[in-house]
Amino acid sequence: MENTRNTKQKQHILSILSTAKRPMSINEIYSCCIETYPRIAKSTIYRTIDSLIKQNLIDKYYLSDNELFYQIKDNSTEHKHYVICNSCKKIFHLPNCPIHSIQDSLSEYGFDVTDHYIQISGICKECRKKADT
Amino acid sequence: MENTRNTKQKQHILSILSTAKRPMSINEIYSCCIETYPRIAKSTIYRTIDSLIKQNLIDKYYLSDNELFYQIKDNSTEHKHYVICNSCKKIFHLPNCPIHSIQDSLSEYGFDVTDHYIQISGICKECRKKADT
DNA sequence: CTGTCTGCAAAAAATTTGCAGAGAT
DNA sequence: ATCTCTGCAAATTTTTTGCAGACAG
Repeated sequence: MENTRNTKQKQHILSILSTAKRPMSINEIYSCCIETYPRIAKSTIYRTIDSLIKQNLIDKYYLSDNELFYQIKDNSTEHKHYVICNSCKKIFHLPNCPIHSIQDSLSEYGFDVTDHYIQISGICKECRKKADT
Repeated sequence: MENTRNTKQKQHILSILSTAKRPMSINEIYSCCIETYPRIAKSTIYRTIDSLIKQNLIDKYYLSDNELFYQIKDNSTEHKHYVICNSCKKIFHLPNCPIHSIQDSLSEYGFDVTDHYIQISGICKECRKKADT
């Protein structure tokens, strides 16, 4: 296993993601980065994101607008599922993982669940209020 | 609203998807198509898939290997969820949609669920047997 | 006929790779 | 000093677009 180094760029990407605490796309991360590191290359973003995923520090998700999004994986977000508001793009976390009951019934059929991904989207209270006025 | 025509290519793509009854990637669809229409262009696949989505005849999904997959939307698969075996890629349908209970509790908080997507993957019974030997 | 769809080629966009130098340990 | 990471440029891959002819209605 090769060693990994703690560069300013990697730290910065991590800090962007942990400040955001919501999934971000490659382009969003890139745009944030060039404010601090104007010479950063997009390939650096790709490579850093890859290595952070391999280190299990971030998660990759697909969101409704068909782009890949990356989210920090810290204790508070670990194995949480969220719903996303299509209007304001805010993220709301689900109190518990609804897969576990399914997992149990599937294992009765001999199917071992190793991975799952849930994406729920809709309109949040605030946005609905705004839409009504 | 523009009219849409029923070309051999479009029919063929639809028939491939309905025969498969499992999600297929652009490349898989393309490979199938060139067997019957050796001169079909990949851009035709992209454009046809787009128009089929607009016509609400197929659905777009993300599966575990990070490719977009497309699945026919017929009565038997409409609003069904499935689990996919990472090994043989077979699809198993879930008997019921686990979102409804979540949806109810979310609506108590004023969140309107408009869309959801569940992806569960793992290893099926058969593949596990094979792996054991 | 009329206008959409197709194949082809070219363009544009997204992602990956090679490399020499910078920087982390 | 060593070896990973970076920025840049180029290569590769994926997706979109323009166009002239084919074909469905």
